[in-house]
Amino acid sequence: MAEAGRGGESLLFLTDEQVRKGIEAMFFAYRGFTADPDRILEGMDYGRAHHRAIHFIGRGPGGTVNTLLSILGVTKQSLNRILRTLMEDGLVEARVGRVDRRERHLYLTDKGHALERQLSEAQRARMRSAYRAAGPQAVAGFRQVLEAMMDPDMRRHYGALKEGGS
Amino acid sequence: MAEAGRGGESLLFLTDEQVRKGIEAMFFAYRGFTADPDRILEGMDYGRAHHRAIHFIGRGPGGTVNTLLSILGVTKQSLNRILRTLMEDGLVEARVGRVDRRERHLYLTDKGHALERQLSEAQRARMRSAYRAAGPQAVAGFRQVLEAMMDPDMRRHYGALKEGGS
DNA sequence: TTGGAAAGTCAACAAGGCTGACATAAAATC
DNA sequence: GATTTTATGTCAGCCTTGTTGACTTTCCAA
Repeated sequence: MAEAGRGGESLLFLTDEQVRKGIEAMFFAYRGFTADPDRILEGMDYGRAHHRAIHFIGRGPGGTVNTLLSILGVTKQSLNRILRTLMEDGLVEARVGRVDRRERHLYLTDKGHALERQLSEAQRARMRSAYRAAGPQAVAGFRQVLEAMMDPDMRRHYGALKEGGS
Repeated sequence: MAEAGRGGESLLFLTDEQVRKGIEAMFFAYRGFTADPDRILEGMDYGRAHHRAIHFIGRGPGGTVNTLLSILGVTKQSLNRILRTLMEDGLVEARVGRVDRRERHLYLTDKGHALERQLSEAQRARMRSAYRAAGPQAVAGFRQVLEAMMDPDMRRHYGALKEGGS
């Protein structure tokens, strides 16, 4: 951890053991990553799939069903089941497209925003505390490695989500 | 990404936007992380759960069922279903404990090792390429943030998996 | 006006989580 | 020695969330 030079000459960080530890770190960390929202959602009638839908609708309001489909990487039948319950419960609203009336544009309602905020705050609290513990340089490295690990299609979606807001 | 000082004075890396990007990076990267093994396993009768069991049995040969249970964080019924198929197919072997004969100690057979290697090589290839693209410093940061993100219980398991081998 | 894309719906199925109840063997304790 | 606890396995049933396939409706565009 300390013996790796910063030039790239030292390739100790590429040993099988180092790489395996990285794999396990991903596995264990992802569990923590989802634990807080999961806890909030259990008892409600929702699960992780609802959380993901709410997150990305909140992140890109007005996106179409197809966009969401390709971000989430599931089938429309699977997404539809989730969206239906969210719309029935008044968390998500689908507005018919103005230029192309076949499209449905998705928005969170006030109630939807409230749940989004609740879930997001729990998840952000953990992420923020991990960031704070590790420091800015570590955070930059974290993001670099994760980005390099994505499939190109996913990287496209990731990059498209505005850094500055919206 | 570039304007954060390295002391810790600059807290730009803790803005909500930065933290949200981290959350999305985790989401998209995890998909890439599991994509290659998933592809290998589809068509076989196995899934992600089998992969996880094989991975950790390979990583800590001779571990008991209970140990594996707490690493994976599932119920014994769920794990048992997976273990049974792996044993029927001759990938995993359970040996009765010598000091405590209630315990079953789990080992990969040769056949099990072969599949483990195949899955692991695919996953390590992606991880290694991400590591190489990001560099040693980024890798150190990646590991720091992930470790800080884990639940304490998981961090215990993570730390127990030997860095040097076994 | 017709083809095709976007979206919704229905049905059926599978993986892999879960709970609860119960069985067995062996260890630990009284 | 009798009882309790622990480790494991197993049966049954349920839930979420993924899948495929088939079909319909809507509506833009050639």
